[in-house]
Amino acid sequence: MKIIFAGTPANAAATLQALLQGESGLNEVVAVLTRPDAPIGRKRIMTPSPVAEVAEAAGIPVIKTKRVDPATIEALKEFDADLGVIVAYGALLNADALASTSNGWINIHYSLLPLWRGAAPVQNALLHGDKTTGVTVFQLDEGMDTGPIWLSVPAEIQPDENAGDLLRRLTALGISALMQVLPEIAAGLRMPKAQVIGDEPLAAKPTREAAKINFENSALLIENQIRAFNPEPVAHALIGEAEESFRILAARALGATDWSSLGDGIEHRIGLVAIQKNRILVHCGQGTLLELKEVQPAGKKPMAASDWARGLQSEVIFK
RNA sequence: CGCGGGGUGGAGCAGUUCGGUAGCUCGCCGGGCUCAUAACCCGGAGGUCGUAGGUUCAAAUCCUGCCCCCGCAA
Repeated sequence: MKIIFAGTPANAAATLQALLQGESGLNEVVAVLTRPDAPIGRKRIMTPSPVAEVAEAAGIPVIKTKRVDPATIEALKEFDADLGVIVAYGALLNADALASTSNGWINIHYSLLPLWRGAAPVQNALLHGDKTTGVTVFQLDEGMDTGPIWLSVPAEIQPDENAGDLLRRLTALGISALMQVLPEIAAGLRMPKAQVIGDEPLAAKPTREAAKINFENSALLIENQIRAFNPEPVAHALIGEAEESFRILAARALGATDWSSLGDGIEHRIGLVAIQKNRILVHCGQGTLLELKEVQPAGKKPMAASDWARGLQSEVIFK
């Protein structure tokens, strides 16, 4: 089949790479659609998307646009492709765009649809403490991840996994699912199965505000937040008089303590950092403790929480 | 020229205001104590203080240029 691939970030690039390596004459990527080069970092250097890099290295025609407008759709039709494959492209395709290939477009989505339809399925699964997630390959329709399903593959979420770890695993899983589905579509012997959509919440992209840690919450909730938001946008607290951002990259929730049983000398103060042997603990809501594992003070590189604590001069309370 | 923080043995920090012997908490190596230990005690190695100049009797510290890392904002 002649395939048009659409995608933007690193996991999409990995999928494209796999598609290229697995071509074997059956499938051929004839064009790639990705978002335009964007300014990256403090220096605002214009950088092509990871997908664009892979496509250009492979000598495949690349269309860079953030809107799939009529002109783009015409360009896509020129390739006379059999199927479109889309992974985290960053824009919705309308009916005309979906009709730009003879078999339409399929999407790799990183959850078990209809759960967590939307932009950020991995973050939301972790944020809500899900134990299981997976990948779904489905046929795109005009809705937000509402199309009929070709294949769902479940995956257990590991207790210490963050969003970056999980996405990497799901990307690999998505690639194998895609490889399984492509021949089926080519053969045309099977139809995808319609989703039964209930009142599942959508997986909205987390805002920076959502990444701000409130230590009034229980440690478990905060741990989920930290895992969900690493590597983006990274959970953070405020520290010191300047209220500088203090990023927490990894942490583990400990069980609740009955503080009243410990006597008068020990108090539970929300946000207080307590150093106990080589464990760095923060007092959280409902009497819980959060053990910090990896942190990043403003202006510093990420470091082990124990290293950070070694250099502390005085008591620290997070706000 | 968007705002800001930083570069000091392997790690995290102090020392810079006001120039004068390289400090703290760890790690590492060796020895001791111990049934044992991430605990404790003794000893040791390891640093051109990012870099290039300048001022000075003397620079981690003062002046100038440059390099690199990071947070915020976008």
